[in-house]
Amino acid sequence: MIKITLPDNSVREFPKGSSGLDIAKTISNRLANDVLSVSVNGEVWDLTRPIEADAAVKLYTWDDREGKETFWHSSAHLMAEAIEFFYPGTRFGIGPTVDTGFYYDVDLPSGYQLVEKDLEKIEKKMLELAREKHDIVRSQVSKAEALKLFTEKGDELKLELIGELEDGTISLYNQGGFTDLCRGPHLPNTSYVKAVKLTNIAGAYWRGNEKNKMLTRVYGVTFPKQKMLEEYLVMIEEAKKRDHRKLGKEMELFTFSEAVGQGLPLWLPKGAQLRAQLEDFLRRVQKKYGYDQVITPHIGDVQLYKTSGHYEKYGKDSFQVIKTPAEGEEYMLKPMNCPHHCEIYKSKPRSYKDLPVRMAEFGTVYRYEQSGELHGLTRVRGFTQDDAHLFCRPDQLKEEFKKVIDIIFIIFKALEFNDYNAQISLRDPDKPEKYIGTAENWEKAERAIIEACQEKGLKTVTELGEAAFYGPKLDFMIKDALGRSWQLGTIQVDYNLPERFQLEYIGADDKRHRPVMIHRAPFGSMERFVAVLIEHTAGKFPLWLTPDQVVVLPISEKYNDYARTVSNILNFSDIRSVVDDRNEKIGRKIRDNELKRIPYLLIVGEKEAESATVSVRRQGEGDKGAMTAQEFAALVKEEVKMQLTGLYN
RNA sequence: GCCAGAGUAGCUCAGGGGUAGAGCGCUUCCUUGGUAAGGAAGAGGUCACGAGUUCAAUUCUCGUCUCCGGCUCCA
Repeated sequence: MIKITLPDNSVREFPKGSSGLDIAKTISNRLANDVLSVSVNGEVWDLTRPIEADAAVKLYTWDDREGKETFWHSSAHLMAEAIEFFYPGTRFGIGPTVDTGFYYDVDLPSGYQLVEKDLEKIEKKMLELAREKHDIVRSQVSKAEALKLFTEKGDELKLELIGELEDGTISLYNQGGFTDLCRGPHLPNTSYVKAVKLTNIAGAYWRGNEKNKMLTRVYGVTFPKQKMLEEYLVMIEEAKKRDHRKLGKEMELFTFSEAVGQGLPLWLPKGAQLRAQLEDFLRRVQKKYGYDQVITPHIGDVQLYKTSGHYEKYGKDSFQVIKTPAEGEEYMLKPMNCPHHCEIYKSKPRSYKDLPVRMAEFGTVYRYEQSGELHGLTRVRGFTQDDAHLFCRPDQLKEEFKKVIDIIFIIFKALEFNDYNAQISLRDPDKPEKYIGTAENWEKAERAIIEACQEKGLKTVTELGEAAFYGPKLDFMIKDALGRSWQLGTIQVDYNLPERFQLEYIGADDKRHRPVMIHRAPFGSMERFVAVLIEHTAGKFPLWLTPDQVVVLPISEKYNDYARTVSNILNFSDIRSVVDDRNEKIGRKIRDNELKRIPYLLIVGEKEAESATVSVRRQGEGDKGAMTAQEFAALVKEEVKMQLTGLYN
């Protein structure tokens, strides 16, 4: 007998060689039906794999990430089997799970190509294979055996993978006629898969390297119940409705023009209003935190970027240098604001008493992003950073860093971004050539970030090799409507630029010292932030932020003048209002303006004109009764005040 | 930049070798209304751009541009 410890710390005895499934059966039939995989001493195993010694065991179902992963991983194999059925000789790369589903990278026999309409037949075949209820069987093999098997299959991709594995750690999984190299774990058999949707086909470089062959990546998702697939598809449709590119057009916030150029957004009046509102908000927050606004030009002498190191790193992939009529004179569109801010720092001698110096600028920068990478407002070639650079003494670094985290918290709170990830990006220790600066400075900078996050109690994940080339950073990532992650706020510690620009301050000891620099952009960029904000709110911006706060709807054209009077009163009190004076019935005006997501609708007709009032209707809520324009203005101002209370006042 | 798909009216889309259609929007007229779509008439298109095939191309072929889904990249 072996002792099995369950998550509630209860210990039960089972015969040696019992499996996770055996354990589940003793708990309940329901659990035995639902369980998908099992963790044995922290390692996720197949449900049917015998447990030979005492162990801590946890059973995973669809509700656990581990359970879903097992399910989707087996689904990837099922898809591979179906693809092999239609295209014998296909070579298989890797087939991992992703956030929603799985993919498999495949290399079809020459002459074959997968197109969208092939997916349907593969889906059908997958369901057919699933219904046949093939057991999924694990076997442990030697490296030589594995190499032999895949040499016979002619699958060079798998051979390359096996070549890198250690002998004795190699396992295969077989189901029906299909065998794949795989660490597992997997479902007991294929019949668990009840619903299949192959979502799209894309190209992907073998092993993520653009020098390698392009494989065909097939994405899919599967479910244990047909109903779950239906719900998932509805969810995707709903998400598409929130897409900022769609809503941006619909709400007339921004547009693009081929004549202007790729990735160069044009902000329409309402979008510009929204942006101005966001900038104003951030300016106030930053003022409270002791920042000074500066303004710098959109271009700079090439030498400036040679000093900063950006020219060497990105020069050939940037918008190219701007020549002037003068011989040898060269400028660049600025790809970032830091070099300009360093020059402002240098414009006069600084004392230790002056530090920290906090310089903020809504700085527009231009980066020649790869054409295939451009995406709505989230990835563009000309954008405005809510940038600031803090120059501080080494002893002030951590405190300053923590204050920047506070600012980001304020912003996320104001806009109700509760679901974000914080990521610490460090250098890749194996690739020192990718970075500038001394190991010692990197060490100091990385430690400062890690400690500041700990002291703020911020839950973070750490990624090696994701740092900027001049320093480590802390990024805040938010997901868009379709679950794609975008980096918003970023904070970076930099010991390198101060050195390159020879920045100094005079210390209490009357000697010259080098300040430390913090780069930070809580929004990331105005463009990306607005994009994520649109998807987050589905276009229903909070009252304080939304471009049109109020629309006045005259009942008939006879009351247009009164409506304009009301609107003027509101605009005079700093409330953004418009009048819908179209020759339409009131029902129509209400409908159209509700759909435009304007928070307050004021209906004015004979009654209101006579009593000098407005009938208030709140978007999505309906009639709120009558009051004077002044009373309504006070109500709006109070609501705005409530929304912003404690954020910067 | 790479792989795959797409581009028809301001928007959403249908059509298809004989130079185009719907709904919404827009303009004008009728209507002057009370809390989610009143009625009528009208304007608006080099069918992304450039070549080729053809008696004839918006339709077929090739190229270019842009957009979409991924990959790579992201100071």
